[in-house]
Amino acid sequence: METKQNGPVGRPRGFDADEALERAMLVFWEHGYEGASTACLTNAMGISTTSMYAAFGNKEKLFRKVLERYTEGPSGYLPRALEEPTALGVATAILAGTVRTTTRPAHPHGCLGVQGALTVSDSGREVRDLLVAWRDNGYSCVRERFQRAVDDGDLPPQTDPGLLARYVTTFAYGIAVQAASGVGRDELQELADAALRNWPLF
Amino acid sequence: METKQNGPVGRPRGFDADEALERAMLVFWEHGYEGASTACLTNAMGISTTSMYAAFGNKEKLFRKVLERYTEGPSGYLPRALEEPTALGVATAILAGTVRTTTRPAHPHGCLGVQGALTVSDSGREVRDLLVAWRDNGYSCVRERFQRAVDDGDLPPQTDPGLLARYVTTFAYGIAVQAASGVGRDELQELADAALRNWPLF
DNA sequence: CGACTTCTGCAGCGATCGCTGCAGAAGTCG
DNA sequence: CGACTTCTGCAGCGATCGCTGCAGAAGTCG
Repeated sequence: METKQNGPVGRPRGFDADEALERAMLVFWEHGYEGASTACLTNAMGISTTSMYAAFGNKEKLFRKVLERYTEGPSGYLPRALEEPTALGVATAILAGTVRTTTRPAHPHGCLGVQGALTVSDSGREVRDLLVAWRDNGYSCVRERFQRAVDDGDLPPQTDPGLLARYVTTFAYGIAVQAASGVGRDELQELADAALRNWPLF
Repeated sequence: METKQNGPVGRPRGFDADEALERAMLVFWEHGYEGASTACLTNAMGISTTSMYAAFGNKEKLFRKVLERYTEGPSGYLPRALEEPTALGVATAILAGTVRTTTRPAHPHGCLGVQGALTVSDSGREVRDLLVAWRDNGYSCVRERFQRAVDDGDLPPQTDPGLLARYVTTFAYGIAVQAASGVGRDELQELADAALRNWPLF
């Protein structure tokens, strides 16, 4: 005989953790890890600091959760781009995705993975390193995709996949900085188009 | 009859303001405006907080002084690059200067003008805007230089100088982010070379 | 119902933030 | 010398930082 056993024990949460995480993401995105105070975060999340700490652990763990969300949400264009059939298609999709994500009207401008913790105080070093690793992971995925394109004959055999991946990611970071500075979407997309003319580049 | 009148009145400073400014620059460069606490700054400068405030006013004014120093020092390659005889020479010198300055061994990696205040808390907005204006000024100088190159016939008449200037500055910002992430000088210089192949680009 | 578990609101922790008042040191000037 | 000016060291300001203890609220379970 099974007893009814739906909800978890204890007092249920008075807020939607997913929605709260989304709002925290927007705050970290705009102000960066250290520029976003716990007061600013919890205020935007609509919960007390106690609830935030009970649900997410601490500020750094909250940021890690936010980064996961960002990776699968706003930054989800990257894995999709890698599935494009040609290397040029991959590069085009990456830059177009970067432009769109870094200049979305109702969102903070720029890229969380770049501006989230580019410089930090001593106490923020781990988060800075986390984003360094995040960017490095993105670079590696692109490089491996271009390596495959070389192997498949899609790119000329003398192509250096690492160099080409550096080119695309460097340009994406530059676009992110421009977007954070207020440069408009149309101009950046025009720029992205121009950056990929003369393909294969080198 | 003139009386001897060399030194200024009052107790003389017990430190070299120029040397102190240089050390403050390195701290802001590495940690950013908000990541560099007054304690961290004055400790590096080798003076008390009182002396720092007496000499420079406050933290924001200190940063402005530091930015001036950075502009004339580490970032001095930009005005020199603009004096190159050809547009390609200008672009080449800008990217080479960026690579060198953002990867200097005994200096913080990256660019103060980019990572100094890309994201800030509410109280840092003015400094963020200052760096946005700083980057925008750099862009404008490059655009005007390329416009001149078009007028002189050095660049094809259909060239968009603004777009080309965006290309170069965007790439420079991207290099700055890569350098801040630990990517090495040689790889970035190779990348800069590759970015300017196929000149005129578009 | 009572036992148990988890979440919430309040109130406040110690540490650090940028910054300053004040007395005295250290110089120039007449 | 004494009057004056500026800089320095000490000590500490109010505000904010990230974070937590604790009592009670609000649910499940038998």
